[in-house]
Amino acid sequence: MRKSKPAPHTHKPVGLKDLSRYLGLSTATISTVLNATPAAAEIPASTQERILAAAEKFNYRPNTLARSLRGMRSHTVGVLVPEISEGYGALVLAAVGDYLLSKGYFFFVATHRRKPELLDEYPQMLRQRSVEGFIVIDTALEKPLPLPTVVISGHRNLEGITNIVLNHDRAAHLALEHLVQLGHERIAFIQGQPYSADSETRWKAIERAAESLGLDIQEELIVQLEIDTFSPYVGYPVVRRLLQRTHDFTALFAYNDLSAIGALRALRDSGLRVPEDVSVVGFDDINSAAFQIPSLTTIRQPLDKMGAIAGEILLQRIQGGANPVEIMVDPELVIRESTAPARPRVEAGTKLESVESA
Amino acid sequence: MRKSKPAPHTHKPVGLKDLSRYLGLSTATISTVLNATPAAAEIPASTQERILAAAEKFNYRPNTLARSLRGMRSHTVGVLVPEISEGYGALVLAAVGDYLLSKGYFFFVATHRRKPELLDEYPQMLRQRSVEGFIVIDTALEKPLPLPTVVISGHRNLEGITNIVLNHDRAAHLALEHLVQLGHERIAFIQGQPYSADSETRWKAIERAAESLGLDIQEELIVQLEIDTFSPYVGYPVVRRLLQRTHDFTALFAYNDLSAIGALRALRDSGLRVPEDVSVVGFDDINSAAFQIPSLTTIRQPLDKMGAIAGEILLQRIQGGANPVEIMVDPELVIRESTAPARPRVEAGTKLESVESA
DNA sequence: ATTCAATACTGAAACGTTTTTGTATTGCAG
DNA sequence: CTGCAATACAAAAACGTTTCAGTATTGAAT
Repeated sequence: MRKSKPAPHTHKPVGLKDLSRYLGLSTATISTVLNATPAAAEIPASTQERILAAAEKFNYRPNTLARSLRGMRSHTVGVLVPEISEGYGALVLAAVGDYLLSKGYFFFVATHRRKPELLDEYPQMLRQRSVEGFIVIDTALEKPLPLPTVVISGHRNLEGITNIVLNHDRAAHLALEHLVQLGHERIAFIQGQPYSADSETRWKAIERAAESLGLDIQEELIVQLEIDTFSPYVGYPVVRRLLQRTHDFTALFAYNDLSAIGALRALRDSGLRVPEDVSVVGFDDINSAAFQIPSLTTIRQPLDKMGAIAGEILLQRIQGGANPVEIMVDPELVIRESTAPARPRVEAGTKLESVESA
Repeated sequence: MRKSKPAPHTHKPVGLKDLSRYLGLSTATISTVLNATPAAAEIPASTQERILAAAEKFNYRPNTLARSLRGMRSHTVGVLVPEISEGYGALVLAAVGDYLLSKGYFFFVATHRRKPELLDEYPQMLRQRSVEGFIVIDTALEKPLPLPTVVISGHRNLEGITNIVLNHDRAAHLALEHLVQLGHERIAFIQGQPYSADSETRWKAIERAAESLGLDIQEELIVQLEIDTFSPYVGYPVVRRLLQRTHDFTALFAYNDLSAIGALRALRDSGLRVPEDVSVVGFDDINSAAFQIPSLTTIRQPLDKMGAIAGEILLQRIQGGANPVEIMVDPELVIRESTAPARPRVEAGTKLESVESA
C-alpha cells in the first residue's frame, strides 16, 4: 500500500494535428488518404506515401470517440445478458464476442440481472454511448429497442428484431424418440424457470413431440425450476420434491444440463441409479456434460454457431442489409451414459407398493 | 390504424441544443445546471427547476461520446481476458462486471486468446476508445499498460500495476495438510499449463507446503496440463498417461476443478474408485464442483471477491487514489466426498510388483 | 490574353458536450 | 448621477475527427 509511483510513461497519443504540423499538410488531406476515401484518388502517390510513412512512424491511431462523434460508425455494439455465468450464457457470449472482435467491433456487456428497471435503463445508456446495435441473450424483451437488435432464444416476435432460435420441435422429438426407443413410457420433466426465454417454447415443443410419438405426459411427473442460479443446485430441490411424491418414472428430461446435473445428484441421494433405474437427458451440452459420472446424454444446442450467427446478422443489419425475422438452427442428440433401456414395466409401475412382491 | 411511423429508431435523441432552443437558454447554462457544477450556484432556483423539468420532459441524455471527447471521464474500462469461458474466467469476469456496472462504469471485453499480437493490439485499440483503465484476468502481461491497470492473478511485478493474488502458500498448505491428515503420503500433482498465470506460483507454494509438512514430492507423480480448453477434458489425457506409468499414489491434487473433473473420469476409466482408491482435491470451487459424483473437495478461491476488489482498486486508482502493489486474498478448504483416508500403505506402495504377493 | 479543366490540395463546419471568460442588466452605495 | 458589485446568463473555444465546398496553381485550348 505504500508507494504511489508517478504515472508510467504516459505520453499523449499523436493526433491528426501533430501529423499535419509534421507533414505540412492539412488534417483534411491526411484524413482522406488514411481512410482511403474516394477523394484520395486526387492525391498523388508520392504524397500518399509520405502520409502513410508518417502515420506509421508516429504510430498514429485515430481517436475512435472523435470519429464516432463526427457521425461515422462507432463499431460498437451492446450485449444484454442476464448475467455472465457458466454454461449457456457464457458460451453464447463467448461466441458472440469472438465474432464481433474478429470483425473489428468492440462490445459492451450489460448484465441486467432480470431486473426490469435495468432492462429499461441499460439500452438507453448504451445508446448514449453510440452503440450501433444490440445483441440480447436469454432475455424476454418487452418492447423493441431503438436500434438493430438480434435476440438469441427470444420468442416474442417484436417488430424489427431478428430471433435466433433453436428448432425446439426437433430437439424435443430427438430426446423423446430416444427415450421411447429405449422403452421408456413414464417420463418425468423439468420445466424451465418462468422467466427463462426458452421455457415456454420448449415445453410446447415437448407436448407436440410427445403427442406425435403417442406418449402420455403425466401431470404428476412435471416439475418446474424456480431458483435463479448458475449452480447445478437449480435442479436439486425440485427433483427431490418429485421423488418424495413418486418414484414411478424411468426417465427424466431436464430443462438444461445444469438442472440435469443437479438431478443426477438428487436421484443418487434418493438411492436411485442412473441409468439403471432412471435415464436422464439434459439440454445444451455444456462442456462439463460429457464429464459427469455418468456422462450426460443431452440435446446439444450449437451455442457457438448461434452466437456467431447473431453477430453476423447484427452487423449485416447495421450495414443496412436484410432483416430476417427468425433464423432457426438445428439441435443434435448426443447419446452418452445417462440413458439406457427402461427397467421392466412391472417393476417400474409399482415401486412404492411392491415391497411384498420383491 | 394508420401506422406510417418512420421506423422506431429513426428517433434522434434530444440534445442540449434542442433544450436550448426550447428553453431560450444557452447550452452553457443548461449544462452547468444539469451537471450541478459549482458555477450552477449563480443560477436562480427558478431557472434551475425549469431546466430540470425540461430535461425530464424530453428525456434528455447527454451523449457520452461528446462528453468523453471534451475531456471528461469516459466511465469506461477495458477488460482483457484470454477467453470468455466457463469456470474461473467467467466467474471473475462476472464479478468485475457487476462491480463496474454498479458504479456506473461500462466495460469492453477483449478476448486475446493468448495470442501475443492481440495482447499487443487490444490495449491500444481500447485506449483509442478512451478507456480509463484496464482489468487483466489470467494473463501474463509482458509490459505495463499505458493506463491504470489491475491484474487478477498476475505474478509479475510490473511497474505501476496492482496485482490481486490468492494466498497460494496458504492454499497449498490447506490442501496438503488435509491430505496428510488423511494419511496420504504418495500424492500426485497436476501442474497448470505453462502459460496459465498461476501455474508457477502455485507450484512453488506447493513445494514449500510439502516441505513444511515433511512431505516428499515424487517426480514421477507430477504431470502438467497442456491443452488449452475449458472442458474438463483438459485433465483427462494427462491423468491417463500418469496411470499408465503408475498406480502408486493415493491422492491427486489437481491444478483446478476442471482438470480435477477430467481426472475423476480418467481414474474411473482406469478402474480406480474415488475416494476409496484415490482422493482428489481440486482448486477454484467452480459451481459444478459440489455436484460432481463424488462431489469435489477443493480449495475455494473467492473469485467474486477478487473480481470486486479488482474493480474497486481500479476505480480508486483512476480517481488518483492509492496504488497498492499487491492485494492478497485468502483461500478456503472445502471438504466434500472426493477425499478420504488413504488406503493402507502396503497396498499402496506395491501395486505394480505385488501381483504375486496378493 | 483569356477561359477552362484538371490537379492538389486547404478551410471550415460539424458532431454534442464542457468550461472559461465575458457581458448585459440590475440594485445600491456614495 | 456615477461607479461598482452582484446577478444571471451567453459566446466561444475546445476535444479529434470527417467531409463538403472551395481555391490556388498549372497547363492547354481558344
